[in-house]
Amino acid sequence: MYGKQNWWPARTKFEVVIGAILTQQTSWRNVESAIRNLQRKRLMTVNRLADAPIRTLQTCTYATGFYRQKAQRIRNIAHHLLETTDGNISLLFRKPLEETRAELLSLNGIGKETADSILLYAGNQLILPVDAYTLRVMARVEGRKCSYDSVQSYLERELPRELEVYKEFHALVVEHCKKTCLNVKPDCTSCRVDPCMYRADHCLASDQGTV
DNA sequence: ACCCAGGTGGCCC
DNA sequence: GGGCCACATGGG
Repeated sequence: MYGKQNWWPARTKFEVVIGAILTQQTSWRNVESAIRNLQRKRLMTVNRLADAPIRTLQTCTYATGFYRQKAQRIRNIAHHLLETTDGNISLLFRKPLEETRAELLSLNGIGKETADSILLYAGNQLILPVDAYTLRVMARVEGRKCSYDSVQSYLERELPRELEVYKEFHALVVEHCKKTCLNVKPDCTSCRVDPCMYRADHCLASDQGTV
């Protein structure tokens, strides 16, 4: 229905990291303006961002909301990358996936979804990010709330273990939910997708209750 | 005047 | 390990 999404929409790996922070609980439209602001000021590099005045970063990221937190966090992350990889982002992913994930999770402002998005889209690591949309859809399927870890392990077990599949799957869940709003309003009539597609009772039958 | 957006961290029990 | 809250602007 939606075609190839070609995620993540970013020019560089570093831009993936910054975008992942800025899009937290924030529409991508607003993130785009913030990214443009940073680019215009030539701050979209590890070195330049690490040196930038916090006030400048706040101005650039203002439209994304939580701008005080986010300005501080992207600056901290730039500092970390500067110290650990000398600004060469690719070096962030030289370690085993689990070690890199733990390193990312230790940074303020990077939780599971952000860490996994960075690993997949910037590091080309085979790991599937689970966002709020995915959790809601799976909760609809299951009839109860689902945890990040359980949904992730379920989907990674069922999906083909291919980078492109993971990248497109996550992108398509987001694209689909944005277009339909079905995940938010169960009885939404303006959506073009049959709500029944979320009620398939066979989807997780083989999952033995882990989701 | 609401509700929601490609979450996270801190606190509580 | 789960529930609640602050963080904050912009669009519908």
